[in-house]
Amino acid sequence: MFQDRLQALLVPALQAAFKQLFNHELDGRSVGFQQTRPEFEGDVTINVFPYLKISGKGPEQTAQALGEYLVANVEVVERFNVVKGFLNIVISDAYWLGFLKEAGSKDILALPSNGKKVMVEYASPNTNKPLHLGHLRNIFLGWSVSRILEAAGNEVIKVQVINDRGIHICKSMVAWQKFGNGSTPASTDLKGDKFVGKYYVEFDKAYKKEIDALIATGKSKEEAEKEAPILLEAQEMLRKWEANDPDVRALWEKMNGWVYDGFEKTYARAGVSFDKNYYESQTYVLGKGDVLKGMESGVFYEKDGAIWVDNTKEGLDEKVLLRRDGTSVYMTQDIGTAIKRFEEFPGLSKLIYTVGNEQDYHFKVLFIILKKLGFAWADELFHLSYGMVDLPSGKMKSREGTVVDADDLIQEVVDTARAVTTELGKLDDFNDEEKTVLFEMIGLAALKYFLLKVDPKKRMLFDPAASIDLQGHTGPFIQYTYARVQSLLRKAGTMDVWQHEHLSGTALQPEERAVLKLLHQLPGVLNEASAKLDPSALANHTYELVKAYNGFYQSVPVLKEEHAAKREFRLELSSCVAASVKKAMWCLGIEVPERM
RNA sequence: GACCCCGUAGCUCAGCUGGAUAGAGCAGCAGCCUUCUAAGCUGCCGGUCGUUGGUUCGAAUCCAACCGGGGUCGCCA
Repeated sequence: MFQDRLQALLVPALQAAFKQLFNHELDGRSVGFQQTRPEFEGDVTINVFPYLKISGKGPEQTAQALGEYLVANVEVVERFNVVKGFLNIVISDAYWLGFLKEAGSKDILALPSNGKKVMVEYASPNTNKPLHLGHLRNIFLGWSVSRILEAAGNEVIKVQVINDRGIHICKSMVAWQKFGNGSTPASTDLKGDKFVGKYYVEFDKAYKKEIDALIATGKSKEEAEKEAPILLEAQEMLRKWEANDPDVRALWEKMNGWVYDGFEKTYARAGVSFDKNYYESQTYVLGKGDVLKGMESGVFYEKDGAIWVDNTKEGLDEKVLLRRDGTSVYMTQDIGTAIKRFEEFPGLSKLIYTVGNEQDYHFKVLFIILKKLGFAWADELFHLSYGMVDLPSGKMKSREGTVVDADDLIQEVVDTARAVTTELGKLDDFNDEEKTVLFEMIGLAALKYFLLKVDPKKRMLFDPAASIDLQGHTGPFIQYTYARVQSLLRKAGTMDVWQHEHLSGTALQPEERAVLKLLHQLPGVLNEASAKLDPSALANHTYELVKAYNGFYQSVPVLKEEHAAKREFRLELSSCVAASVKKAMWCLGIEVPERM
């Protein structure tokens, strides 16, 4: 990586300097470089305060001595200045030009393969309801993390677990049987997941009505909630499902089929996909045997007929793993599913669960249990925990109808992209199909970038107006810069091979240097994003890069530059920025247009 | 009640493995298109970094307490 390479030039030199100047063996890992603040001249800064005890001199003298040593002994160190305890180092133009020379010929965001296989789980919807804004944060996050890991050299397997079984879908099934009159998504022109979701709501309405009726006959609220006939019907449906009743299974297959059809459409529009789907109807039987084995080996214990795990030593609680009647809980199947995955994918080195932070405790417990069961890979499990998405009105609540539907939201941002883009009137030679593609691209960029630029761990506020904003710190702003460069490159026609030798003696402009520095840092940022599973780091840095490029574009001529070598250099710089931005956006699941 | 997360400009967020006068975007104000895409650029305005203590040469960053917001604590999923 370029950032590392520059440090690789400086660190040994610093160690040598400490040896010679202060007779001290410096630990290379302890050297901290920082960005030089823009108001001072320099590319990297070393804070010498930590070394004063070693040097036995004041901060200025220490910095001065180190600076002089570096200039004399390191080729890429051009000059330096000292401000208080800060040694600001100027790296030579030749270094930056050499960097561009190398970067220009390759994808600087393609890190070498590390031979690791990583599984990323995300989305994981229930089949009784359509996807909403919360799912979108999850889906975009999971997708982006997958892409980032891929760029960073891993082989990635993307999976989802579909919660296709349970009382929730039975409720939809009962309601459809009662009120559906044989209608289908096709006959009502509804998307399949919306159609099934509608009957889930219908169930709830009927259920509430029955509760009220029962209360009117003198039952308590609790009794009424338990005895409402429609609920009993749903519970009966679940029992029949578990008993493999052919009619119930057929209905279940049919309605879930509708839902998958709807989900597929949403995924396709959102631009995400999976390598493998797991279905809870198949995984919910897993784990029982593993728990029993753990029971035998003394990892778990029996109390009141149920099987428990004791995590009090780890600062957690006791937790049931098998009920007294021998049936599973949620944890049980998660244990089994994790084990199954490592069996199915023998080389798997990491498993990442993209799940909201309300399940922090659950995953803590899950990972401890797997560790106790003796699986070495338990250390490689990771809960990619993300914060909730709030609305300006507060939390999303399905009961209050404040849930933001995923399809509606996507449609809204695309519509806004259409309106704004049409207003700007740059699309004279686009045909209708090209326009449609562009509006999708811009709208989704706005939405995805809005959700991805925030640290995933943090709860975030979703402001609908800001999410479709196309100016400032947004996806479309980044797309715009890319399109701008493409326009430049088209106008430039075929580029001459860039000869940086011809540039010697012509100093880099500050704007050029700023862009080069940000570009230089980009691979390191990708690495960091990959290590922390945090797309926001990459999103924010790409914005910085693009902003710096726009500053360059505004004040430094490219095509109009008369000095041929400078023109070619600036075109190369532009081209390299565009390619890197495109790849960074790819890592976020955002496409960039050639024109907009 | 116990445990976990969060609290930075009017709003939304960066910065948090300690370091220079705390940065963006939006909103507001003022400029820049006969010139490579103005979805842009430049400038101004705006901050007791929740509060109080502590550690340190140095704290938005680390520690403690408190205040405020959220989450989790089921033989639910």
